[in-house]
Amino acid sequence: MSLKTLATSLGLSKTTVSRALDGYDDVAPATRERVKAAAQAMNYTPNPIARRLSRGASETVALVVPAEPGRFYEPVLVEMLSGLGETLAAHGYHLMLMTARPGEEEEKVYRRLAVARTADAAIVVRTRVNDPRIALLAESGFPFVALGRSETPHRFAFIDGDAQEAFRAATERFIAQGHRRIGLLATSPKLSFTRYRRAGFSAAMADAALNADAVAECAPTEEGGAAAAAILLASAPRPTAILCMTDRIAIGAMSAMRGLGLRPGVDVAIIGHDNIPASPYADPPLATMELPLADVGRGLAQKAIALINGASPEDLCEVRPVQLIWRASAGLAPSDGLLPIKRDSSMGGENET
Amino acid sequence: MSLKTLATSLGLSKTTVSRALDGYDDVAPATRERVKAAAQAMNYTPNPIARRLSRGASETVALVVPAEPGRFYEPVLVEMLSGLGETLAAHGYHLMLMTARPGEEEEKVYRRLAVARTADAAIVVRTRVNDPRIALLAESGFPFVALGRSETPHRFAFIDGDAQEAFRAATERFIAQGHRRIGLLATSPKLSFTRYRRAGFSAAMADAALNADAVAECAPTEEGGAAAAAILLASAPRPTAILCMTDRIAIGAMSAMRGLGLRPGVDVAIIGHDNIPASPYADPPLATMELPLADVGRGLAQKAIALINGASPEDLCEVRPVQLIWRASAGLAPSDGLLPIKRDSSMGGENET
DNA sequence: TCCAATTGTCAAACCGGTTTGGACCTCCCC
DNA sequence: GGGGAGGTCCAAACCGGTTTGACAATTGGA
Repeated sequence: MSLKTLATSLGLSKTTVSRALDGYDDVAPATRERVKAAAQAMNYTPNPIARRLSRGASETVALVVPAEPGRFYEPVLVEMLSGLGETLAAHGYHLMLMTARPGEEEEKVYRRLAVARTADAAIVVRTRVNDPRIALLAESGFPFVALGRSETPHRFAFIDGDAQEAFRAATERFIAQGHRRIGLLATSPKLSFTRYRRAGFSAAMADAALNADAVAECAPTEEGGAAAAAILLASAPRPTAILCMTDRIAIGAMSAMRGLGLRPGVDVAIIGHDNIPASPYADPPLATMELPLADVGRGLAQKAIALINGASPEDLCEVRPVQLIWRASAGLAPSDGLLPIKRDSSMGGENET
Repeated sequence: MSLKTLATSLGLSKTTVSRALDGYDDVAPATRERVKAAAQAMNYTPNPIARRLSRGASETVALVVPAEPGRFYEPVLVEMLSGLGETLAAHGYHLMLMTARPGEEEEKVYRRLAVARTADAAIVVRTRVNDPRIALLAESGFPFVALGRSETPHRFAFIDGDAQEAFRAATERFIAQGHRRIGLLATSPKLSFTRYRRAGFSAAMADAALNADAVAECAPTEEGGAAAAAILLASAPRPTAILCMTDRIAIGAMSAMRGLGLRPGVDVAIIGHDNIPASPYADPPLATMELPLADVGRGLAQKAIALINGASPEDLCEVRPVQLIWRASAGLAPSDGLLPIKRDSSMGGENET
């Protein structure tokens, strides 16, 4: 099953057999056929590791997932994974998964990647506003594509959803529905998507001369959403609408509302982001915003391959639109021909926290 | 940065440098220190691909995920992934992810894996009652661990949850609460866990001399659960309790109940399996069964490594307990000191579908 | 008829490590 | 002083491919 075995059994040299199988045109057609038939018969497959060594490429793309000890940080990534894996495989690349806790370990993992060239390129997810991983990879010249922008001062390839615009649009829609006191359940300000989503929210509020201070930070989980929502709903004046940075947060927040005797979508409007599978089946169905992540995965793979083939990162920056998906949890919009939820909850003085 | 460079710059041979770094004891302590210092200083890391070639091992474990074109089959697997990746990394193994649609492609992927030895071992998930992947790997002598049992006639290493027992216990509890007409929302009978879970349900029903024919098959998604639950709830006599093979199915089923004006946990008791993060935050909180998947991932990694090191598969079979998590969706249990839901819905003649 | 040009093949070098089997030196003991 | 035992170190082979450069055989043109 090694090249040499095959070659001697054919009475040819390794060179000729190798070239015959690789489709070089300096091999006689008859020989090529004979070789191919023999390879097929002997069930020969070139040893990928040997090929990688001589080619000097690992034919592998690495995905480093920031993980807390016990569990991956974001199940949402799974959908992206499928598009990514598929497209990479179609181009002959393997997908290697590495986990790293943010912190010292993370830096070690990335440094090893860049130095040892375990992979030909990397995918970086959950970009942070100031991201040491991006700085490290960019400075070492290692090809990588990020899911999400970052303010790190380097030019790099990325795909990001325009959640800023989506949050602005959702906020405007809430305002149009008559809401005046609107809250935001935000993820960590270190994550770069937090900044964009918040900016969209703040911009819309500012445009309407509304106070955008009903903001609570929370962990990106149902639990985090429930806890933070409880705080937000206890504040006065109580928000009548809440935007959540993820659907999981929103699902937790709705649970908290029920616990307080408030009906999501009736007493308090709420919208999330991600359109996770459970969202349409929540009670009430959760309004949300969607960036098709499987497509994004495919795009990341394509960009990674382009980089490996020498494309320059500047040409591989892409912001994709995020679609608003209005469902019952967000109340009924004026465009639906029904009365907007009108709840002008005493917004006279809106300077207090 | 290559071994040769490092060696010549030190005035030593490749051999000595290699052995010094690998901790062989035929290197003078002074030399070893000198070499280590130089390696550190020059930021030297052995090229992993070269090492793999000469060692004849790929230091990689493959996980082949059965995927539909657009998305991974089961987001639940993500939690398992974290434990798996972590433990593998701790032992110096990489985790390679491959996707394959069940069918021709799947066989090709597995065959390539076994022949080309792209990986040292494989993890097989979503085992089927009659699983060609297991047959293929077992026959080719490739080391692998399965998540879930299979009736394929080969001895192989696996970890499985004892969902059969959990489903039996849950069914018995429903019966103790007074339910007589109990339904089951089942996944594909090809999946091996389907068979065990159903067996547990059927056994408990048989023990109570109840008719276990209120069974509907559905896709393992919220959508599938909603559709199948609608059918089950339209049957007469209507089930007063439903077991679902996954939480996602249960969440879909609860949504269908609400659509019919039925209150989950009050009019119809319901329980799922998996304890996904959204379950405690469903309305009402979803009762479920749990197998700690991150732990299972760690276990799979350990078994895979054991196999690579020569352990025999027969010694690596493990069935882990599955814990019942009773929540409001399942109604209140007698042990809670409250009245069981008593709903002896005319179970006189229970021979009809 | 003779000299290119072309075609088909191969030996050898290379990728960057690990491992084998000595070589050389020193020390110790008889 | 001879011989065995260690302690250090290294040249060379090997892992299994790819690629380079050269060689022999054939073809084509002048």
